Amino acid sequence: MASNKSSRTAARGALEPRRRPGRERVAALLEAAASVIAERGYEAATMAEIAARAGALVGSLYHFFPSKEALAEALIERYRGIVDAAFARIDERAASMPIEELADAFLDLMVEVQGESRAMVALLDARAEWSHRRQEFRDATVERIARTLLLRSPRLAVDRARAMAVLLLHGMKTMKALVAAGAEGPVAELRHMTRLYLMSRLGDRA
Amino acid sequence: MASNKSSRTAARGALEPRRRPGRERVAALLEAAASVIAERGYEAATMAEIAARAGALVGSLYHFFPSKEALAEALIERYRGIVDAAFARIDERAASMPIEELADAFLDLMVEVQGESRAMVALLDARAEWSHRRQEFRDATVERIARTLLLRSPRLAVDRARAMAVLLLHGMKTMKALVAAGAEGPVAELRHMTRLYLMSRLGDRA
Amino acid sequence: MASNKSSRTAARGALEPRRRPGRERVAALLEAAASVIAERGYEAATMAEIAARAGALVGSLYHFFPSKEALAEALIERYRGIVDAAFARIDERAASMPIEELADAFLDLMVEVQGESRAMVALLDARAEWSHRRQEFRDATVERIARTLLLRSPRLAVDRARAMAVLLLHGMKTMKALVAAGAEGPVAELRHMTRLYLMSRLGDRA
Amino acid sequence: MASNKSSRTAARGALEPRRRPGRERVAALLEAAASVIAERGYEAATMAEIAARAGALVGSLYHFFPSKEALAEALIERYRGIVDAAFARIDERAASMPIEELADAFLDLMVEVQGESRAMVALLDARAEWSHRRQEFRDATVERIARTLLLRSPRLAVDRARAMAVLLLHGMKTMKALVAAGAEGPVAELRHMTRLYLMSRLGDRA
DNA sequence: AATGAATGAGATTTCATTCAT
DNA sequence: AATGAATGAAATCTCATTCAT
Repeated sequence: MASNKSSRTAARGALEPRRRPGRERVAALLEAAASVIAERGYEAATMAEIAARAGALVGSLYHFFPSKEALAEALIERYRGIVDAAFARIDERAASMPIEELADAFLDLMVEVQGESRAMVALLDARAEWSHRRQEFRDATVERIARTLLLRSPRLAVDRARAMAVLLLHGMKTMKALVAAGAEGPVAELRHMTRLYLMSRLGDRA
Repeated sequence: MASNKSSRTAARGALEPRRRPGRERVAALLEAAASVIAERGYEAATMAEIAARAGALVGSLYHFFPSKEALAEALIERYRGIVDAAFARIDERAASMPIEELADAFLDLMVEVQGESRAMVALLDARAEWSHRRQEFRDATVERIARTLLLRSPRLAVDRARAMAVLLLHGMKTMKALVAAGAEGPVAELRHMTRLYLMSRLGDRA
Repeated sequence: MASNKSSRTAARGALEPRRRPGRERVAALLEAAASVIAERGYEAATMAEIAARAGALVGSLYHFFPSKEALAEALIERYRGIVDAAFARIDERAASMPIEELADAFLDLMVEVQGESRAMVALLDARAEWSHRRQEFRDATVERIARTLLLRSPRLAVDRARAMAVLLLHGMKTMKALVAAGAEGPVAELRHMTRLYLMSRLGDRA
Repeated sequence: MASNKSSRTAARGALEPRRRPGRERVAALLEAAASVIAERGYEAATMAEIAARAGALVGSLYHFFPSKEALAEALIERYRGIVDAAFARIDERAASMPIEELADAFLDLMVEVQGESRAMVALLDARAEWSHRRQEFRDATVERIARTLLLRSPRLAVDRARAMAVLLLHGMKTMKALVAAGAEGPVAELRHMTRLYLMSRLGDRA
């Protein structure tokens, strides 16, 4: 009986495994999901391939993640943690850092979380209308960037900080794409542009 | 991702009809394709929906475009023309224009071609591994932007111009997305950043 | 790309075939659907088996009926016609018929439409919460029965006629089940009970 | 309908736990099974949901009931007891009761066992080809009804009593459905019809 | 006794493409 | 040129049951 549209299970989120083998399995599944989604994009990634890459069967994948959406959300949750940690590291030095370094710190963030970030961008780019959660993640990330900006320049208007954050997030995604494509020239230009921009907005004389 | 059978015919490009009724049909089909792809993205757009929106049937669609990819190529061809024309208009005034205006001219280009540009971005964003032609289109667009830059600042190194063009193309796509989302604050920031950047690179003291 | 939950096509009803081969195919598919659903019930009937029994492939089945629900609705539409016709035949003679015959006419109606009726009962019995249309069909059938009752006994209160119709519909389904099970004794009892009941409610001395 | 592997264990019936905690667990599981089956029907009820509703896990469920069918049988066993007791209560007064009251007693039986009866009907309705045991239950219930009829009217032919019992069982299920739907008019009609019928068959002049 | 992860066949649905008419 | 039916592989998701711990 595979018809149940109004499924009972599909509504809940990811299952939290109680035993060790389960936790390992879940880790492997998330790893596999990240890599397949990074390679193919969210839409084109198939549950079968994800399961196979984790050495599991679809049934197992669905045991822990009741839908493809739930899997994406679990990944996003993980990214949220990673991103928060990365910004926390920037925050520690944000007040004392030269603006040029701050610009680089933003751009390099995506490169640092290397293995993860391609899937993260893929998820970030997936159409907003398909998932509330993805939109939330984008919003939360923007808010997180704005927080760092305000930490560095408390006099900044909050709206301005948010607008800048939106732009910087785009810049970070661009960075990711350029690095992935091995485009060194454009990467250097992006660094230059971002520095100019931040200096103009955060610089002491601005 | 359906069966992808033998595909003998799929190699040839789009058919160019000689007679009027045919040309009108083709125009309607392209229009429909642009609108469906804009709404759903290239992958998610289905040939059936495209045909339906043009008041035609799949058979008709395949009569003129032997494959989905061929249809995309025809659209791209059309965009190539549109983009060329738009840059030609910029070129006319590029030499005499203040740099700030040039920056705006770039960013507004995507907004001007409004109806077309969403599908255009969808096509532009397609992953390289999925389509040679789409990659070509991106490259050609980059080249076109670089040409305009060189026209304005003949002393610019060609490599530098290309790197800048890549970045500007990203900026134009960002602009499109921000305008579509109605994000006025970020749009203003993007204009500011792009001006700073172009002034730094094309300014007389650069 | 099989994911599209919010499908575009699944919303519409059954497709009306334009060409003869299509019409024949659709007839065969409906025939097959009726027979499989009759055998297994709606839930347990699979689209694959229905298609196979019509000598078609699932794809073909979905070409004409965009979902299992749509297929069920098409069958119901057909039954609506059959039931209406059967009641129309009863109506012609209802005024002049002895009440005993009227009772038999009701009960035999399900037996007459033999080939169809098992699937019809299966559909009628499918849980109401699963389909608005199935509920509608049941309501319409009740209304149809009530109409015949009122034709025979115009002095009957409408509410009473409806309540009786609900009961008679249950009786007709019981009849179908008993005939299918070959239970002759109970069939005779059902006829007796239904006659008593109708005589009591419609009889001139009632 | 899943894999149905080798099923070595599925042949044995339900395990009867000797210790208290086990008995409580079993009671909770049966309770849960009844409620889920009542809500969704036998086919659509899943072992996982039944277990979850009892605060248990599938493993636990399978510990006591080696298969879904065994679970159904255990429920049926319980219903057999309930039904027997209910008829025993009727039997006590059957000889002296007016026929009208007897008719009501039959019909109200399903309403009295309220909480249980929905799952019971679901189990009673299962198709013969799907389950031997469920068929047996129906037969036993028919036999039980016939016994009560014979108690009341010893002169009744046994075959006639059985045929009547089949019909009365249908009537009881109809009653259940009508009460659940809150259809008061039809309930009154059903009472009327059943009284007429029993008076005709059991009445002193019959 | 209890747990909960694993299994895998099978269900519904989608869609690019072909082809006879 | 146009039509629209046919194809069938592939995707997502379900679930009864098993079994190591």
